[in-house]
Amino acid sequence: MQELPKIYQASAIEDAIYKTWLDNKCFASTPDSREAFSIVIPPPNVTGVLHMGHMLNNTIQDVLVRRARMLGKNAVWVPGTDHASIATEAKVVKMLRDQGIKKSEIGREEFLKYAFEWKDKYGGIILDQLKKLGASCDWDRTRFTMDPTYYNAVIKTFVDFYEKGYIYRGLRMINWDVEAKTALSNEEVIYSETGEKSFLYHVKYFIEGSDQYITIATQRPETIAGDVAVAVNPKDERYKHLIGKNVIVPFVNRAIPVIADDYVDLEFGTGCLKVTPAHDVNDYEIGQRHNLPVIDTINLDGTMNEKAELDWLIGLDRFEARKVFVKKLEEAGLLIEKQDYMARIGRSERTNSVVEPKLSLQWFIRMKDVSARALAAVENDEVVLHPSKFKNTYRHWMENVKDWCISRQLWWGHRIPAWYYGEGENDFVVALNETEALEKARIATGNANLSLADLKQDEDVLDTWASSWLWPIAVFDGLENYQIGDGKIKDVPAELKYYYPTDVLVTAPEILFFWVARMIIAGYEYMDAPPFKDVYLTGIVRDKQGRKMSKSLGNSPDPLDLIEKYGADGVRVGMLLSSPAGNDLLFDESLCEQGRNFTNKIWNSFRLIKGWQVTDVAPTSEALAAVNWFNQKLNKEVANLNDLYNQFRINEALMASYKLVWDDFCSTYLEIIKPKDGQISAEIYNATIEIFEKLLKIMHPFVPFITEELWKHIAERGEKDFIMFAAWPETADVDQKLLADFDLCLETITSLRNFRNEKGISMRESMELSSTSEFPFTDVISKLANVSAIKLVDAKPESTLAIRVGTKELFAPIGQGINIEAEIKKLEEELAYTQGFLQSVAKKLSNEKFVQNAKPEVVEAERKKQSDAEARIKIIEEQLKSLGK
RNA sequence: GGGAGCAUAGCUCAGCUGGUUCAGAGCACCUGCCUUACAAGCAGGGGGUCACAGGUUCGAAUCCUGUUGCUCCCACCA
Repeated sequence: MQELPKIYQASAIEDAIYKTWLDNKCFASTPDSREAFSIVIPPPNVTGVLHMGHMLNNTIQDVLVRRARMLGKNAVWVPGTDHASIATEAKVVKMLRDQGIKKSEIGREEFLKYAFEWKDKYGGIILDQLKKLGASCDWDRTRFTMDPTYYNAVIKTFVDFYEKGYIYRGLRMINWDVEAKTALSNEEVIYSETGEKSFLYHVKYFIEGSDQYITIATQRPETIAGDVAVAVNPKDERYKHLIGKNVIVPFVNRAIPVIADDYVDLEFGTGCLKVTPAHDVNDYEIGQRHNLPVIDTINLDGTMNEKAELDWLIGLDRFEARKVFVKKLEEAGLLIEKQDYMARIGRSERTNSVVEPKLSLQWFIRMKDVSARALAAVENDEVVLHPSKFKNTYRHWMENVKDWCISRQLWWGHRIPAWYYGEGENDFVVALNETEALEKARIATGNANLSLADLKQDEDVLDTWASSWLWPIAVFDGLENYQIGDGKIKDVPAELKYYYPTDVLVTAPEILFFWVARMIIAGYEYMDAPPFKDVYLTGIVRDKQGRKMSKSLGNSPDPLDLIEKYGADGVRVGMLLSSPAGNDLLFDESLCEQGRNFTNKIWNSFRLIKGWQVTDVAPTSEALAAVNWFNQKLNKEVANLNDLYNQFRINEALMASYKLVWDDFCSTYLEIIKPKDGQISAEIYNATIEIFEKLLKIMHPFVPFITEELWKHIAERGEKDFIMFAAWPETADVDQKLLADFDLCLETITSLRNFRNEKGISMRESMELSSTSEFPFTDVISKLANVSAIKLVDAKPESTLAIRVGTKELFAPIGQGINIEAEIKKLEEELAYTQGFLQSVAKKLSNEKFVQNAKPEVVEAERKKQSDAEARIKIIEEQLKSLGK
């Protein structure tokens, strides 16, 4: 066994172990009679690359799945990827552009061909990276949100929702990205913290048939041609007399009314608001209230169109148009003031171009109609969020939920199954496929001769989340046999029945609404049950300075480099060491180092044990005591761990396991039983192996590789005997008395070591002590504190120094180098402190109200404090006396 | 502007319905050790008016109010 390296070499072992697991199909799961445990992975973007957030998230999932397996459950972890429409399309567009190919020139079909090629090329990378981490996913189940079956499921639910009346097509003010020429959800619009530098232009609008004017303030003079009214606050005395009159739009010379609306802020600008319904959300709403027309003067690409009427404006980009318009206003003497102004300008998350509010026909889901049960589910803990503080956030969002715009002007995604047969707004049918669409269209038009050529499918695709919200159902082929119009899934597949609801979802809080809430909605809609019982919300992985990790900052380490350097086990421990649920993790590479050191510690404890020779020597009494003690300790800690896991306190479970292995097992247990000559009794050896195996099991979810490796080496095992399927240690009653006695024993050892440290007595030098009290486990004390004997005496012998342990004391002979004066000073200080303490306790006990109101056990505890303090004072006083004081 | 949350050791955080597991853990730090498992180690130790000010109570890190400072979410005044 001497050939075992002193340092654990993770990289030499991990790949081989993972391969063995794969070769033996260890992660595969099919329904059987056991209790199911299922997790579906939050599907990463198909062309994404593993980042630290994934590392944290997937480590946690793997820990949970591995422990479930050891608990004897039939555990499955379903992996997969998300097509991530916007992100992926953006990448493909860029790739094509780099090759000099324009998306618009090659057309939809050609573009999708390129996109799928791209996906095939890069799609597997992130999943392969997860394997390096040790992720125990059932890879045969890998799903992709645009797999044919998944695609069909998405289309089916769209049609179903439409038929149920939850989906409508409506004219809405949306966020328009003029560069990508796509609608953006609110979430994809970024507002800068401080706002952006802009101007507020004060412009004269003449009152019709008068040389009087009013002054409006606007940031966007280029939209003036789209004005349909000027609004003032009805309470505004300055303008009351103008309400109902008309003003003239500059240059366009159109007369528009002055209207009163509460929306207008008296304090802001001039108190007069130009109303341009086509180009501002609030203006649009005012327009709705006052039945105003809509004049849309901006094209999809951000240039001015002919509705702007003015020749010198049409065709210009909106920002160019603004400059020109301002110049014209100046020349005409209509510009009164150009005021500096910090505006909150929305920019596209993808292209960073300024978002253009735009009226557009889009598809929406009526969220209020479908979300009631999803709101209640979290409220009444049918779905439990960890940590629970997210319940408030969730409630707030769900109570104020807005209709969800689900159409995106992209090609990469699930194409909206609507076919238009005419130019009218309502000339369309929604159907599962072309054939069905044609049938429906024939009925709708009453024209039996209608052909496919007369139909035109909607060009848009669905928002990514409108597919991933089906993830926990669709990955089990839940919607394969779904019939439209039933409201629920018919013939629920056996797999789905078995694995659904999944047990826990592990994801980031930032997608609580995008994804989690919507999955709950879909779960109730189709399965009549939530998609998961618990939601573990991780934090965001930040760098040491608290900055979010990002490519542009370059502050994100490459996870694979970390794994190479510290081993997957080390990185896993590092990720979990300091990340309670919901808290951001300030990542520091030294955490991985700590993790690696831990694996090395485990490795070396194995080396130590394996280095012993089992002979027929008799077990030592201290070793027997240690075995007893550690087994009790294990009982207690396993129960504690189970409790922590049940509460999803994963990092605390890790820390508890870490301390159990490092402090209790290595520093205490092994040091007690460690034979000086390497010869150990079979009884102790076997007990130690048994304990070591239990510890390996406890550690396995956190450090799967090293534990699997040592499992093979600590005892004779069959080829297929994997720790990943070994039974999680059982709990048993705990002998509290034994643990308390042992704690006193350990405390005594610490006191003695401390005494040696202070007095400069080497550990090599054996000490002979005496005491008036009995100590538990004196053999253990002897071994770890190098004490030759503790003689029982009636009183403190002459020329000894007392070492206090709780209310007991040990007497050590006064040797050389002991400073009597210093000892006396120390004792006096302690005496003063203890007397003060006693006083405060006595005061409490003499307070009648305390004795009356406090719980009996609390009063009892105070009495014990009092008597202990009194005893201690007596001891200190005696010690002082013995030192001639 | 609306809502939620946080503030405990140098750092990251525990501390559940007020009282012996109440001031804790890990890391960092300091001291002494290369003691034949591990220096990626061993032994020991010092660090906190629990943000501030009031209040409730016999008793407050814990409950209430206010102040200050941070964070997040939502909505976006032209």
